[in-house]
Amino acid sequence: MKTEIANKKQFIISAAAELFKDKGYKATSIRDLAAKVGLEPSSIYSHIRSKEDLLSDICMTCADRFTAGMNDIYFMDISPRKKLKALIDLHLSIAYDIPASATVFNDEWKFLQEPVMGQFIEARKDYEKKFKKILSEGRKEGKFEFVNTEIVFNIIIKMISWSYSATNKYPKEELESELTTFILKSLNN
Amino acid sequence: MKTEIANKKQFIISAAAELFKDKGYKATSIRDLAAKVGLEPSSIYSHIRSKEDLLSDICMTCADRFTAGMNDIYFMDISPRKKLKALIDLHLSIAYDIPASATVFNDEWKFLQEPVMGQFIEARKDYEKKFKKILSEGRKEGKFEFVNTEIVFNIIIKMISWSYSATNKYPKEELESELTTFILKSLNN
DNA sequence: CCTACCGATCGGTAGG
DNA sequence: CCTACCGATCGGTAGG
Repeated sequence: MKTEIANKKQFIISAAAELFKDKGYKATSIRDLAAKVGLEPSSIYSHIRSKEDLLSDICMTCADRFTAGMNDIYFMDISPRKKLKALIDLHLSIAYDIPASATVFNDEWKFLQEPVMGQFIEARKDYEKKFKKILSEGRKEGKFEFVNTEIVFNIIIKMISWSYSATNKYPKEELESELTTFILKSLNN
Repeated sequence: MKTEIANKKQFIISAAAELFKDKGYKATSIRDLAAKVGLEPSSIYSHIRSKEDLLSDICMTCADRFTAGMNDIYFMDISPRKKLKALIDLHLSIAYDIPASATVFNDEWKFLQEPVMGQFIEARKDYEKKFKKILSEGRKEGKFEFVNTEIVFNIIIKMISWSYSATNKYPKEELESELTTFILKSLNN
C-alpha cells in the first residue's frame, strides 16, 4: 500500500519534470499537471504539498546525485585527467537516466524558494569548488593547460549540460566520446 | 518629438530585457515593468502593444544582428579557422553590447508566439546551417578534426553563449582569448 | 499618462 | 479522489 502511494507520487513528479522541461516551471499550471496524470486539479494535492515542492524534489534529487558522484570521484586516488573523465561520465549517466529532471535542474532552479534554494546553492558551491580543484591540480601537475580556472570550469559545464537535451538524439557512448575528446584535447598540455 | 517617443520605448524594452533576464519572461509581470520604469501598469500600453511584443522585439533584435554578422563572415574569402574566430567575436560583441537582451534571446525564446516564433526558428536554422558548413569545410580542408558536426556545433554554441552572463565579470578580451584558445585547440588537426 | 476596472487563470482549501 | 469554491494576480481595455 505504502509503495503504491510512493509510486503514484513519483509518477506525478516525473510528469511534472516533463512539463517543467517543456513549458518552464512558471508556465506550467497544476491544471496542466492534473490533465497529464488524469486527475482533477485539486486531487494533485493529495500527493504533494505544493507546486514549489515538486520543483524542490526534482532539483534536489539531481543535486544529491551530483554531490554523491562528486564525492566518490574527488577522493579517488587517480589522475586529474581520469577524474575529469569520470565527471563527464557522471553527468551523462544522470542525463541518460533522468533527462527531464536533469534539464529542469539545469534551467529552472532559479525558481526555487528558501530554504531549499539555500541548500541548492550550497551544494552547487561545493561541487564547483571540487571541480575547479581537479582542474587546477591537473594544471599544477603539468597535465592541463589553461589560463582562467573559473572561465574554463564554466565553459566545460555548459558543454556537458547541453547533453541533457540531446539524450534522445544520440547514444550515450557517442555523446560521451565526442565530449570527452573535445574537452581533454583542449586541456592537454 | 518622434525620437523622444522612440527613446522611451527603447528604455522600456531595455528595462523589460533586464527583468526577463533576472526573473524569466513568464514570472515578470507588466506591473513589475511599470514599477521599474516609474509608470502605472496601464501606461505601459501607451508605448507597447503587448507583453508578447516586448519579448519579440528583444529576441528579433538579437537574431537580426546574428544573421547580419553571419552573412558578413560566411561570404568572406578567409579560412574556416578565421571565420570561426570571427563568429566567436560576433557573439562576444553582441554579448558585451546588449548582455541582458542576449541572455533573454538565449533563454526565453521558447515563449515566443507565432508568427514571430516561425521567423525566429527560420533565422536560427539558417545560422546553424552556415555555422556547421564552416566547421565541415574546415574538416574537409584538413584543418579541423572532429567526428559529429551537429554535436560539435552545439557544444561550441553552448560554450560561447555562457559568456552572455559573464560580461560583468571579465573584460571581453580575456573571455574571448580563453574561449578562442579552448575551441581552436580542440578542433586543431 | 492616469483612474478604474474586467474576465481569465492561478495555486490552493473545505468538506465529503 | 471529487465538487465546489476562494482570494490573488495576471494581461489588457475604456475613458478621459
